[in-house]
Formats: sequence, C-alpha cells, structure tokens
Amino acid sequence: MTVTRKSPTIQDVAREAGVSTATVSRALSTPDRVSQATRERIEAAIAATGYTLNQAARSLRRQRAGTIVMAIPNAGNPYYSSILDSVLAEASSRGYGVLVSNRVQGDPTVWLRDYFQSSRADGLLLFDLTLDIASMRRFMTEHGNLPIVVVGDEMVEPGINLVTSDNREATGRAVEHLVGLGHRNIGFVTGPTMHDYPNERLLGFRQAMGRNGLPLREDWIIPGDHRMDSGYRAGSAFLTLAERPTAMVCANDEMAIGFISRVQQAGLRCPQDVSVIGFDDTDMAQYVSPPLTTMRQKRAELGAISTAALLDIVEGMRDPAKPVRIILRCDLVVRSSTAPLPGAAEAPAPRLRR
Amino acid sequence: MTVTRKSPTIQDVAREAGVSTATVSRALSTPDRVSQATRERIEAAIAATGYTLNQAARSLRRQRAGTIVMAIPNAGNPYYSSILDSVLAEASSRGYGVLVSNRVQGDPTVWLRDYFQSSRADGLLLFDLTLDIASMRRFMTEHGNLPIVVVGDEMVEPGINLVTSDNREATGRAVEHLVGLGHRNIGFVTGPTMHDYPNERLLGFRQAMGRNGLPLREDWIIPGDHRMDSGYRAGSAFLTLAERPTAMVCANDEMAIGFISRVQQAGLRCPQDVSVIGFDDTDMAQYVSPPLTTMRQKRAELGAISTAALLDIVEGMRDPAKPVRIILRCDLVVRSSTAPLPGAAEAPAPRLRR
DNA sequence: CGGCCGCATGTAATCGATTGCATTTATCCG
DNA sequence: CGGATAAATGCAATCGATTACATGCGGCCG
Repeated sequence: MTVTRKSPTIQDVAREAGVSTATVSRALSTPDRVSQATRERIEAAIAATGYTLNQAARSLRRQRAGTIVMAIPNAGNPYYSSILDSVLAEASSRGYGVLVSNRVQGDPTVWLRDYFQSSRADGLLLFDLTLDIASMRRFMTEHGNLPIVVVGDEMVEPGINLVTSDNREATGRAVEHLVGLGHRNIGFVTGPTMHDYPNERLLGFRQAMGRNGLPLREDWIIPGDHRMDSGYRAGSAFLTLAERPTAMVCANDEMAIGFISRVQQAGLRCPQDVSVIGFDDTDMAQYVSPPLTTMRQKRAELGAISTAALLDIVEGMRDPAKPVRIILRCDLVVRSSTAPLPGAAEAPAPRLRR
Repeated sequence: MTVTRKSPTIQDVAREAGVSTATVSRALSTPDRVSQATRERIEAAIAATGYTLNQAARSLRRQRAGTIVMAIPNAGNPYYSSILDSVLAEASSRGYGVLVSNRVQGDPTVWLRDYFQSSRADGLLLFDLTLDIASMRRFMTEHGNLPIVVVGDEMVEPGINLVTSDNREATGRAVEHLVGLGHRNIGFVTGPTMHDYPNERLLGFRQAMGRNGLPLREDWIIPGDHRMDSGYRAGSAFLTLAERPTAMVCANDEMAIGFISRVQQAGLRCPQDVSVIGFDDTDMAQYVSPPLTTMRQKRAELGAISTAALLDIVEGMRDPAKPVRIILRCDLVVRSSTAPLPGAAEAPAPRLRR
C-alpha cells in the first residue's frame, strides 16, 4: 500500500522501548548518561520502528541547524568543484548538510539574514572576499556569535579564521623553477586586484625577482583578471613588446592557457620560444597542449580542513580566542610548458632572434 | 555591545503591530487573508524589529523543509558546476535552500532517510542514475510522497519526472554536420554504458550512419568512459587502426579533448588530418586548441527547468498524475576541430598521406 | 541504622510558527 | 431594521525533540 505512513517519532521509540522520550533523547545525544541496558533496548526500538530524528524539531529546540553555508562567487567556475567535493564529504561525515550559496550580490547582510537569523545554518565557509567582510562579521557576532572561516584568500584583518595557500611563497618558487632552467627575463600576468591572493602572488613574484637579482621590468607585468581571455589578451600584449621575456609566470592556469593559445596562434612555440608556468593546477592543466607546468593548490585539503575547522568551532571544540590560521603549501608540478632557456647553463647568452 | 541579541520572533512582531501572532503568520503566508491596513502595520513592524522567520519552526509545523536535495555523482566534475549555478538561482529565487549531496554510494535509501525522513528536504533532483531508482521511488512514495525529478538522463521507466536533452537526435545532427563537410568514414568514442544517455548517443550515431548510408564499422566504435584519459586512450586505439576514419564523434567534450591531444602528439593535425566533434560544450571546449566543435547541452536550462518543475510539484502546483517530461534540444556549435574533408565536394578523393 | 550522594530516569516546559475553530465586525438584502 | 453571510482576526493546540528540575533507588560511611 502506498498510503503515506507517518514517520515514527521519538514517542514511538519511547513506547516501544518502555522508557520516556527524555531517555531516548539522551541515548541519542549523550549516550553515557544512559545505562547500558536501556541504551540497548532503545537501539533495538529504533531499529524496530525505523526511527530517524526530525531535524526541524531538533533545530528548533537546540537553536542550531545542523547545516553550514558555503558561499562562493561563481559555482560555474570549475575551480570550486573539487573544493565543493571535499567540503561535502567532510560535512556529511560529521552529520551536517551544506547549503551552497552562489554569487551573492549587494549588501551581504540581507542574505546572511536569510540563512542565519532564521537559524537555517550554523556557520559560514566564505570563499568570496569581494564582500564586505567587516559588516558580515558584525552581523554574525550579533546573531549568536556564528563563526566564519575564510578560505583561499589572504586577510590582513586579525582575528579571522583563515585557511589558505602560501600564494606568495609559491609564486616565488615558480620564479625559481624558471631561474633554475636558466631564465633571467621573466614576466608576469596578474590577477584581479580586488582580491588579496592575486596580489600576494604578484608580491611573491616581485620579491623572488629581487631576491634572485633579476631585472624587474614593469612593462613585463601584464594585467589580467584570472579569466582565460584575459590571458589571451595578455598574449597579445606580450607579442607587441619590443623586447620580450623568455618566460612568463601567470597568476592562474586559465590565463596561462589563454596566453599560450594566443602566442601559438602567432606562430611562437611553447616552451621553445617562451616558457609559461601557471597556478592552481586545475583539471584542465594536464590536458592542454603543451601540458602546463603549474603550482598546485591543494584544493581538496583546503575544503576539508576549512570545513573541519568550521565545525569544530560550531561545536565549541575550539577556543574562539585563538583564530584558525592554516596556510597550505603549494606543490610545483612540472609538465611541458617550461623548458631550459636555449643555450643557457654555461653562459647567460644574449637572447637569440630566431 | 557584542552581547548576543536574541532574534526577534513572530511574537515580537505581533506585539509591535498590535495584532496576534496568527495574523502575522497569515500576513506572511497568505497575505490576501489579511486586510490591507493590518498588512501594512505588520510590514512596518517587521521592518522595525528586523524579524525573519525561523525556518526550523516553520518546517516543524508545516512538515516541510523549504529545502531540496541535489544529488550528483561527482561534484568534482565541472559539467555540474553551471548546472549547480542555475539550480541554486532558481531555488533561492523561490525561497528554497539547496543541499548538495555528492557521490552517494551503496543502498540509496539509507541516505535518503537522512535527508527526507528527518524532514530536512522536500524533494530530490537526481542527476545520478547509477542508483537503484526503483527502491528510491518506493522510499519517497512511502514518506509523504516526496517528488523526484531526474535530470539529464533518459529513463525507460514510465511515470517518472524527467528533464533532459535530446541526446540521440543531437548525436545524429553531429554526424550530419560531418557528412555535410564531406566525411563518409566516421568513428565514435562511446561513454560509460551504465548510464542511459551515453547509450542514446551511441544509438543516435548508429541510426544517423544508417540513415545516411554510411559504413558502420564496429572497429571504429571505440569504448570510453567520458573521462579525458579514456579519450586519450581512444586516440591511441585510433592510431593503431589500419584504416582510419576521417572524422570522429566523441560522446563528450572531455574525451574529444583527450583524443585530440593524443593524435596531435603523434603528429596528426586536427582538423586537417581528422575532424573531431564533441558533446556538451563544456567551458573548456572553446579554449582548447583547436577550439572544439560540439553539440551544446543547455545546461543552465536543464538546471533551472528541472528545479522549477520540482518546486512546482512540491508546492502542489502540478497534477501529480501527469509526470513532467521535458526534452531540450541541443545546439550545434561549430568551431575549428571539424573541417571539410580535403578534396571532397567534387569527388570523394582517397585520403592523402601528408 | 540513618543520612547523604550520585546515577538513571521521568515530568513537563519550551523552542517559534501554523492553522482549525471560534469570535468579532462589516456588509448586504429582503 | 433584522438577520444572514462574508471577511478579518484571535485563541490555543500542535509539530517533535531537548533539557532543567524532580524523583527514586542503591550503596556507602560513620
């Protein structure tokens, strides 16, 4: 029969087990406050009735939702997909649901209100730092001191929970990879300046160039916005340079791919004519041609670690006075878009015009 | 003061507006059952107190969560990201949250239980048909007749709500695009056979080949699993063929990209030596080299339409006796990975070795 | 043996919004 | 003008789980 069978409630379990609902509830939430024997009877009753607890009722009573919000700027960007993957895995293994919130616009507090004031969610995993973080923090503090963990971006502001990558340091290692191949004339394609982490990458580039005693030419620093076609346009800009670098560091993979595709169009070869290194190691990087050398961000770890940290805070398992601050190291992944400078190794030869 | 200020409740609004909570509730849910004047007073009171309703309480009382579940096989696959995007947009515009559920394994009912029996969610958007759909339907029927909408896959089973693309027909058009370019020897790289839609694509290929009187050679039908490296391996298989097709239809873009990258490695040029057409038009397709000709699935529409349909059912705005069945047409997107067969048009010339 | 302590469990109030039913008020018609 | 009808609103029970407080029970110590 397809009659709508009502879900069993805690009452049904209590009746079945011959105890009060209070005891059943305790057996579920604080098992050590219930005697061994009763606990077993209750477990049997739960199995017999097929009971699962009603989240809405628990949330209402506990004033806690069992859900976190993951706010991302653009779910359409594949960069987030593997992060989403790991966030979901971590959250669901701890019994939490994940509400994904995409492309928030305007005043973030009106949107926070929807989720948090109405107790739909207990914490925020924030990937989008174009938002006004100060007002968000104020809002969250005023509404039950709900925690925020910022992921994947740098934050000057103190006291914020942060999980990110070592963007500056990793970009330095990208430069040094090129230096190790004999390159001295190295350019850079920047990311959008409204985020901090692309600026960190640029800073890392500048510092590494200085550290290695290399020429830092401003006309070799080409602005981009992380999208593929800005890399493509950067390629056009590169082609018009009177004197060109022999290697480029791109602030992310998409731009590196766009860049390469533009210079290939113009008949240049990568890596023979120009070495290119990207950043992130997105899924695409290994399949473009040539396969891209890049600094890998540990995206799965970013998701898992930040989620774990957020839930620890939500559950009060962490001293709120000590904000989380975790910086993951990126890994250099060498593929085929970088190669030794032709004729290097013995003497830094003058650049050849083909 | 950073003291935790309690969220205003419907009581506060009622007091402020000088009415009962019942009236406030009605003003929110069924505004036409409340007089103009009172409604305005209540709206003012809501603004004054900063009230937002407590979802947990509403869910508990209404036995409805205000949330849907989106079940996908692999959030790490960028194919889903733009769908996710549109699902989120549609759901949130109607006041619903979206819980994303990734990579369900094993018996789906134990996982359904978590979400649905505990009234965490009101409906299911199902993208993953490797699951046992019959038992899922039974479960959902037994628990308050919760609706399922299957997205992006074919379903033989009748009575199921379905939103998908015209995979078979579109693959036929892909073949005819190649035929129009003069190709007669056409191969195919298949998708994983445990889903229905890749089989539909294969079937569409076979039918179109027959319809156009073209040779259908089984050794030109190369198995793949939709992942990029299976396309790469298909490229290797292609290279070992004694006699090769002049064009390939790949069951999705990833495999087309993998395929092209493999044959390019072997020194073949695309499209001069072999034309390749993909399926889906993922974000990557336009940026690889050569930019990929492909059949575009309207992914944003898939997400938006299926979500709208699901919510219509949830809200009882649709006759449950008439299941949804929407098939979206794919669009041919011509880029540079397909080209006229050299020497075609006048006479089907024998293939040239470079 | 009496009193005290602590463990296990029960009682009942509570979280905040919804809604069936009752009540009041306004409207209309003969 | 009386009474019937409809519209607006209020009253209070309810959804299901949690938890402060109360109770009962056994054991231990002086």
